[in-house]
Amino acid sequence: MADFKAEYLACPIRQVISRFGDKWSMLVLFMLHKSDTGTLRFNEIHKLMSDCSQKMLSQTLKNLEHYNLVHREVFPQVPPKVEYSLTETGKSLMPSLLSLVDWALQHFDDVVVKDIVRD
Amino acid sequence: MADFKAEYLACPIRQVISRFGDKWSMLVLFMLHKSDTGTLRFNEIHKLMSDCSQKMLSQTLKNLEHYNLVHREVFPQVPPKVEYSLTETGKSLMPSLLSLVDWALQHFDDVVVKDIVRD
DNA sequence: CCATAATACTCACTTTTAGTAACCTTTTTG
DNA sequence: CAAAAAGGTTACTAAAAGTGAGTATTATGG
Repeated sequence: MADFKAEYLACPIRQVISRFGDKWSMLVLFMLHKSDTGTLRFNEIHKLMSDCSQKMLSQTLKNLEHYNLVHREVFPQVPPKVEYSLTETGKSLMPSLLSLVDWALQHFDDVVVKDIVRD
Repeated sequence: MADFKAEYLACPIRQVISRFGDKWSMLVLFMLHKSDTGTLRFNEIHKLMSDCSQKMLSQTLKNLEHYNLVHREVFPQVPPKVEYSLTETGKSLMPSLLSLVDWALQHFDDVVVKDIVRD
């Protein structure tokens, strides 16, 4: 039983979900991926994801930086400039993430439309 | 601006995350996928995911049923028997989900191990 | 020369969501 | 006659997320 628990707690999908399975992380990664230059500034991301508060965006970026999916570069200017980009590890996640996006596109009608229509 | 907002709100990855990007949904789908028979009973899932409360498991299963990813079959017995399985839509999500699991396995060390060691 | 703007945040507070532990139902078993 | 079994629900508490205002520094406009 204890062995099972240890195995379960180490379950990779559980580990991933507990770290990046929140409301905003994947979306930030996706936005950075879609960016032409590969980089985005704080307020650019915020404009792209207008329903994510500054506070949550800040927390999300910190978290992604901590887990080495996102690189943060500060330019010592006034007003400040901070650029975010995907790390190599972050880039390596993209095929899987895009696969999920494809699924979402293909099954949008099955799953999502009824809710949107209801609004 | 309003146009952008509409497009953003319809963004498929956003739609998917808002519905199945919670703490337990993907894990339930994965457990049903791994099951030999393709079906699991409520308490079987609960034993497999012992840190998910009955309440949250119940909510998660209802949600997954609502979005047609999971099928719920009640057998009129006492004590009751309820079997859960993936629908065709649910099954169609598995390749993408498994791709994410693969990534998690490959990058476990990069991302996760430092946290586990810290505990 | 004082107000405003720009950027990338943080802080205090409220609301929403998740977690905990107890309870419910019916019937069989000890 | 009490306990167990399955699949939940309910009331309560804790944690997380959302909201709106505020912070720092410097340049620009009137």
